[in-house]
Amino acid sequence: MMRLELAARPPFNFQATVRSHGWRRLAPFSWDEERLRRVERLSTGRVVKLAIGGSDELTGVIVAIRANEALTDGEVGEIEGKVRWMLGLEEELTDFYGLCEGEPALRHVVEEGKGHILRSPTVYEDVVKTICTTNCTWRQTEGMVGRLVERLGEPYPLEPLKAFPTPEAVAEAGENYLKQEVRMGYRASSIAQLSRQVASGDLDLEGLKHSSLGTAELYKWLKSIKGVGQYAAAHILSLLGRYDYLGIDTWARKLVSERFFDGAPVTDEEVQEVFAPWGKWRFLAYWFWDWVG
DNA sequence: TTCCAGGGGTAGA
DNA sequence: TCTACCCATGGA
Repeated sequence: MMRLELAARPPFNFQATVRSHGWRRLAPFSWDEERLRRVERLSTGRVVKLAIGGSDELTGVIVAIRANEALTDGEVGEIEGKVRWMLGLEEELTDFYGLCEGEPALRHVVEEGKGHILRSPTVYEDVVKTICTTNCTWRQTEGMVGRLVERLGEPYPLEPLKAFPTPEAVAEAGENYLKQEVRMGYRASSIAQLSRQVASGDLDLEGLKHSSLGTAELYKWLKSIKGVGQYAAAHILSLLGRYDYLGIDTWARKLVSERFFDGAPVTDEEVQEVFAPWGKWRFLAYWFWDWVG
C-alpha cells in the first residue's frame, strides 16, 4: 500500500466536496461517510484501488493506493493528477467566496469550506453519467451505471471490483448490448455513438478540461453531442469548472418554485432570473444554496 | 392503466 | 425560435 498526501488550495473541505454531488454513489465510486473509494484503470493498463480521505494535519487529502505490483513514478503521477481533478484541489474560488459573504443562504459555503463539486477523473465518464441521469429516476441511473461498470469495466486483480469502462470497451460492446444488458433504453444509441467517437479520436473530451474556448462556445459544442441537451450541457460545464450556465431540470424548478414563488409553477426563464445576478458563479450559487434555511 | 422521473431529438410551423 | 410528439425503462 502506498500513501499520497495532496495539499489543496484553502479553504477546502473534503467531506463537503464528496457530499456535494450524487456522483459519490455511482460506480465505481463508493462512499462510507469517511473515505471515497474507487477502482481506477491507469493509461498503462494497470488497475488500482484508491481510498481517499480527509486529513487533520493538512488542508487536502490523503490517498491510499493498492495495486498488485509496485507502481512507476508515471503511474503515481497519473493518480495524483486524477485525484486533484476529481476534487478540484487547485480550484480558485476566492471571488465566489467574496460574493457569498453577502448572501445568508450561501454564508455556509465560506464557513464550511464548500464550493468544490466532485467529478469523475475523465470528462468521458462525466458525460456518460450525465446522459444516464436524464429522464429517469436516480435509482435507474444507479442501476445503469452499476451494470455498465460491472459488465464492461476492467477488473481489479485483488478484489471483485471493476474500473469505469474505457470508451473502447463500451464502443465494442455496441448499442444492442447497452440496451439489452445494461438496460439504458433509448440512451444506448447516444452512449454507443459517443464511445465510438471518443475511442476513434474524433471527439476530444479530455481536452475540454483546459480548453481556451469561451463558455458559450463550449456550451454549443457540448450540445452538438447526441444525447446532450440544455440540462446535460450545463451540468457538464459545471463539472468543467464553468459555472455561468444553469441546467434547469425538474429538481431546480421544484426548489425555485417552493423557495421563491410560494410553490407556484415556474418557467425556465424565471429560474434563470433568480440566479442571473450571480453571473459566472450562478451554477455554484444554485448548487450550494441553502434551500432549507 | 397511466403517469412521469434531476430530458433530448426531430418534424413541422 | 417554438411546439407536439416520440423515445426505453421502471416504479408509483
